[in-house]
Order: sequence, then structure tokens, then C-alpha cells
Amino acid sequence: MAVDREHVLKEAAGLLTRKATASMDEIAKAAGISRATLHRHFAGRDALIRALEDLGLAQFEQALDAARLDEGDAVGALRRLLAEAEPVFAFMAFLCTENQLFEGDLHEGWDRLDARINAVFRRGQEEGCFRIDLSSVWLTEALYGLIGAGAWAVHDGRVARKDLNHSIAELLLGGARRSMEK
Amino acid sequence: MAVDREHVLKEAAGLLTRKATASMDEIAKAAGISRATLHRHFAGRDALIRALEDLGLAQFEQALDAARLDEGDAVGALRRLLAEAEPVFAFMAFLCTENQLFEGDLHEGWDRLDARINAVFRRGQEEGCFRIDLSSVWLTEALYGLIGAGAWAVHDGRVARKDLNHSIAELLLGGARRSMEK
DNA sequence: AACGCGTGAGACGTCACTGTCTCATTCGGG
DNA sequence: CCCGAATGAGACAGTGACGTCTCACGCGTT
Repeated sequence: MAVDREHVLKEAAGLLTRKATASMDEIAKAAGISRATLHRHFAGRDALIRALEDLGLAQFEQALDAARLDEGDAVGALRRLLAEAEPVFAFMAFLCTENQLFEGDLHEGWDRLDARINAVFRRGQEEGCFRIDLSSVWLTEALYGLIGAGAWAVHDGRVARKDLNHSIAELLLGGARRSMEK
Repeated sequence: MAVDREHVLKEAAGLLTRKATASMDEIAKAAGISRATLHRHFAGRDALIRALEDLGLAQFEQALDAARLDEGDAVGALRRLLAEAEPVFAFMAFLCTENQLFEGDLHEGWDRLDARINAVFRRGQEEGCFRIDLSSVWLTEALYGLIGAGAWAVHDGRVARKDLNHSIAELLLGGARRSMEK
């Protein structure tokens, strides 16, 4: 009986990632509930978006924690990061495109997560296994871009879901690693 | 006196990439003209979007032609592709996000350009300089994703425009190339 | 000067979406 | 069994954007 808020948010993220202009009615239908019920659980469109950001960031942060980014070398940390974050790629794709929508008005929690990822790349550069002619900031942006592109490619069948993680990790690590070793 | 259609489209692309829900009034203001004049040159929002797609695809195709993708090795072809396409990255970023907006209803010309890029990656794989565990389809998607992420990163100053091309090329080529050689 | 073209400003009706409401229905627990 | 909570369906006015229109102005041409 009780609506699964998390399920609604997940469906909403999927729809809004594909179609940023989706109406509340479309979102409700995508989640399998009526527009009235959607409004009962989320005060309005703004509240829905905010909840979406909160849940996405929370899950992403949880993935970052689980990845133990400080342990081992940076390459392994990145692999663990992608493996842990894989279930929330859809949310991340939404967050990335949404951050573009609200120019300047970004969620305060985003900076913190951004810094943690940035730190991994910087550590990799300091350890000498990542090339230094690509800034850690760019590598972070590239990670988001690849996740977004990957989530989209999976969505309409151009990439198999089981290959997604390997595809992103190998491309990003191959591009970031110094070509000398190995 | 006569409005520069191309300038209007360029401004519109820039604005719509950042804010997909921008109103016709906002687009007009961004282009420095009135809403009335905008409607005189483009029958409506749909027509504007269509014109945007047409111009973006035409410029992108022109870049592909100039890059002589069939000459030399695949790595060089990709470098030339990125160099030639660099001025139209903003348009491409728009096209990528816009293709997501109209699910299924994609521009017919896109397939052709997509196939040309895909062919470069496939050729690189057949020539043995690109790894084969990453599908050419994924590499193509990754190219779009990196261009989109790069254009966005440049837009709000996280990456210098002069570094953009190098950043994308090195990351993509580094990730795509077989790590054995060089 | 007179004319015409393109533009800016604004008014207007239309339409889709929003947010809130009411009412009937259903499902589960006491 | 009955009651209450949650849902679905629909009505309602408010809002904003859209597309079209008219009118006045600026500017170049004849």
C-alpha cells in the first residue's frame, strides 16, 4: 500500500535523465502511481528534485565510503570506486545533467564528493602512476562524462550493462595512466 | 540590420546546453534580439531546435570532411577529427544532450556521422593500434561524453579552453590504444 | 523627403502544466 | 466484520510560456 519513495525517485531519475522536461504526470506514470499520490509524497516539483539530489548524493557518498579510496594505490581505489558506484550510475547521470540545469545553484554536498574523487586522481599523480599533463580536475570531469555517456549507452542498448564498468574503468585508467609502465 | 541567423543559433545552443528549459524569451535575450524577431526567423521552438540540429550536424560533418578520416593511421585521424571539431564542441555538446531529449526521434543525419566516427575506431582496432576489449560503439559514445564533459568544464572555468583538445585527445587515445606498444 | 524593410515593444487568446481540492475505492489490521 | 489509511480519478483555478498580432520607431535606399 505504502508507496516506495525510493522506487519513485529511481524511476524519476531515469525519466528525468532522458527527458529533463518531463511533466509531473509523466513522472507519476513512469513510477506507476497517480499524479495525486506523487504530490502527496513530494510537495512539488522542486521538492522532488531536491529529494532526488539528496538520495543520489547519499548513495554516491555511501559508494565512496565503501570503496575505501585511501587504501592501496590510486588505480585500485578508482576500480573500487567504479565497482561500488555502478548501481547508482543512473542517479549520477541525473546529478551531472541536473547540475548543469541549475547554473551556480548546486547542492552543497556535491563539492565534498567532488573533492574526494579529485583527491584520488591527485594522489595517483603524486604516486607517479597517473600522468600529470592531464589535470586531476579534468580527470574528475571526464569520469562524470564517461559515467553519463555509459549510462545513456546502456539505456538504449548500445553497450551491455555487464560491460559498462569494464568499459569505463579501462578507458579512464588507460587514458590516465602513464604509458611508460606496464 | 538583418539578424545573423547563425549567431542566434550559436547563442541558443550555448544557452540551451546549460539550461534545457530556457524559454523563447530567454533565448531571444541571450541572442540580443526581441522575442518577436526570434519568432520571425524561426516559426517556433520546434523549428528553432530543428535548425539548431541542422546547423550543428552540418558543421560537424564539415569538420569530419576536413579531418580526412581515411588517411594515415586511426590515431592521427582521431587527432585531426578533434582538432577540426574543436570549434563546434559547443554545438556537439548540445546535440548530445538534445538527442537524449527526443528519445527515438533522432535526426536522420546523425546516424551517418555516427557511423563515420565508429568506422575510425573500428579501423584502429583492425590495424591493431586500438584495444579490442572496448567496442568501437563504446569508444564512439565515450568520445561524445568527453566532448560534452569538456565543453561543460571549459564553460565554468575548470579546464582552460586551450587545454581542452589535448585533454580529450590524450585521455581518449590513451584509453583506446593498446598498452603494449610505445 | 518619401518610402520600405526589419526591428522592438507590447497586447492578446490559447494551451499545458501545476498545485490543491474532493470523492469514491481498495486494501489491511483490529 | 468494520474502520481507517492510502490511493486513483477527476475537477478547479492560477501561472507561465507560446504563437500571433498590431503599432511605432530606426535606418537605409531611392
